[in-house]
Amino acid sequence: MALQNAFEHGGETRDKIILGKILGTKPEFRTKVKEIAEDISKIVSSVNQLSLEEQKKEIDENFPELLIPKEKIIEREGLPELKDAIQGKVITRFPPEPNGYPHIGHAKAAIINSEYAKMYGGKFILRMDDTNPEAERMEYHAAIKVGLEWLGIEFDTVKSTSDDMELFYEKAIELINSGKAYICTCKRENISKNRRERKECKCSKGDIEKNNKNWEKMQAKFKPGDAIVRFRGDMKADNAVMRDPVLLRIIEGKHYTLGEKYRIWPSYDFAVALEDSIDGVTHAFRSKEFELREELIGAILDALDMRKPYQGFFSRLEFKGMPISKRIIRPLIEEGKVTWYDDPRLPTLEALRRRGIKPEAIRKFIMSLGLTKANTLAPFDALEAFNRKFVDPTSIRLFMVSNAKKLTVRNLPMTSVEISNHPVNDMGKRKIEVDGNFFIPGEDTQDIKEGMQIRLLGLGNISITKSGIELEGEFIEGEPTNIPKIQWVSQKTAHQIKMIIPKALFIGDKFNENSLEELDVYTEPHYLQLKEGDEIQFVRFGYCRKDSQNQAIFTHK
RNA sequence: GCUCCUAUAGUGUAGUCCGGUUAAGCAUUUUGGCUUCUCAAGCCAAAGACUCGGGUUCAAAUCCCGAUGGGAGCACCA
Repeated sequence: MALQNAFEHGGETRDKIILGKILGTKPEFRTKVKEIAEDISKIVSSVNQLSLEEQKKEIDENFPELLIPKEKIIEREGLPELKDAIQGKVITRFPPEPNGYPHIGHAKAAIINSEYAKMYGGKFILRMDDTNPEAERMEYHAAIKVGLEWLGIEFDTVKSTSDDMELFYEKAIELINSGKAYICTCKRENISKNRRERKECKCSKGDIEKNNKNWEKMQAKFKPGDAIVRFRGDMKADNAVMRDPVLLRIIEGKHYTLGEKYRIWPSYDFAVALEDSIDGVTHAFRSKEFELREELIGAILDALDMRKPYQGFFSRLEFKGMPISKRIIRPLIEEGKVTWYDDPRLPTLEALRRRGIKPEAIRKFIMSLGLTKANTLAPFDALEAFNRKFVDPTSIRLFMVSNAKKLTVRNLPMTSVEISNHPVNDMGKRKIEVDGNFFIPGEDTQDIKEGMQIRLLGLGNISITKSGIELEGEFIEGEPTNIPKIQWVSQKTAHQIKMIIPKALFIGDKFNENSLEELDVYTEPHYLQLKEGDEIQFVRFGYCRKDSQNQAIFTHK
């Protein structure tokens, strides 16, 4: 073993390492560390005296099996194994609130939960967490469903938390009657002051009968803010969430599906606890900011003697320079700094789609982040790298010219040319008509001098007879050699489009005024025949998504 | 302020629970080379990390204590 290690590390080994290796493989020696340490020391020093060649010879003669290359450690695919997970019995869920457009953060929660259900052949529930009538809207509900569908996430059940309103009431009464919840009629400021000071309020001391009476009053008489149902937690707890949190409160807004049917609504903690329990959720993964609620949810379920799911947590996901929160995005829209929630600079699913990001890439990307609780502020190019792998094999290659300069070629022997749509995959060819009048990229013309030869890609060699703002040249028979290769567009059929290049919205915490670059460029007429939404690679420029007949959005390099 | 979470290459992570079998694996990035009628993709190679300080141990990325950096919660939002 010493020999092998020495050989692998340039003819020198160390006794510490060898000792570790031996103890690692043969735990029975662990009691006799001192003795074998001495032996190892001797062996190691004798091995180290040998030259690399001598070591190799020794191995060849006596231990040839050591030369077999070590097999690579098999990398775990996908998410880490779950504790207490039984194949076929795992139920997970994704509970978004229909109060905004879905973004990459939603994608993470949905993907992690659904992947686990898939991994264990279990079930996956989509549950609209709609217990705040003031915030929910059908528009968002629909957008979330569209977003998930686009991501390719399938669910076995779709429901809304508000489907179970009667249950919340039933359980609330149960908690009131068992003295585990009470009705608090204190002012909001006092409640939060008492929380901070870890003091109980007088309502906490009221008897069950009074609580029941107040519960009745909550149905109609009390106004919003007059009374809440509080869980009897522990006002002295370090975890502030446990300091008698709200279970139900009065909200009179019109709910987007139930209208004005109910006026008492459960809080998040109460709703999630009960829902996960009755839905049979075995493993519930949420982002880290909910970590403190784990204890509360457990306590509520214990108080009701209901089954508890395993709760797991993962870090929030954000891209550098791309705000995720409505609080930041909304003003940008109002000020006209971004157009809408589908603006390609945003991390919403709709924006990502428009930008040309593929759902498979998002899935792979999120899986690659794992279940870490360390905050992830990923640079966008991490996603791009995944996307490129999906997009490259299927993107048609087209020529595109920006900062166009004219090139006139004499003696062109052909009137059209066929160019293949992809360098390696068979995606057919397209025919381009040529008449000697071309646009070529402005950047390329700077290096072109009179008398030199260039190659127009897929067309032929040109001898330049005049350089400058407008170039002229002459066609020359010949194979492509080591001369500058340049893409081109035929002037006669050139199609002008607007190229939108999204960049980081924020640099540091300052809005980037140059976050959207627009370029007027020429491309081939074939562009017009592509479908909206097709991914294209403009040669040497990068991957772009066709947004419309007249506009393309730059996806990434 | 109090409470909680977190810390591995430029970046994102695996490994940490159960200390040794890995002088820290993968991806991305960067750089070189091969290939190519794209500066794309593909292939090959190289570069590069355990936040710091103590402690426990024959042995610490891994366990313990402390410090520091980052994040979250302290709502009748979810």
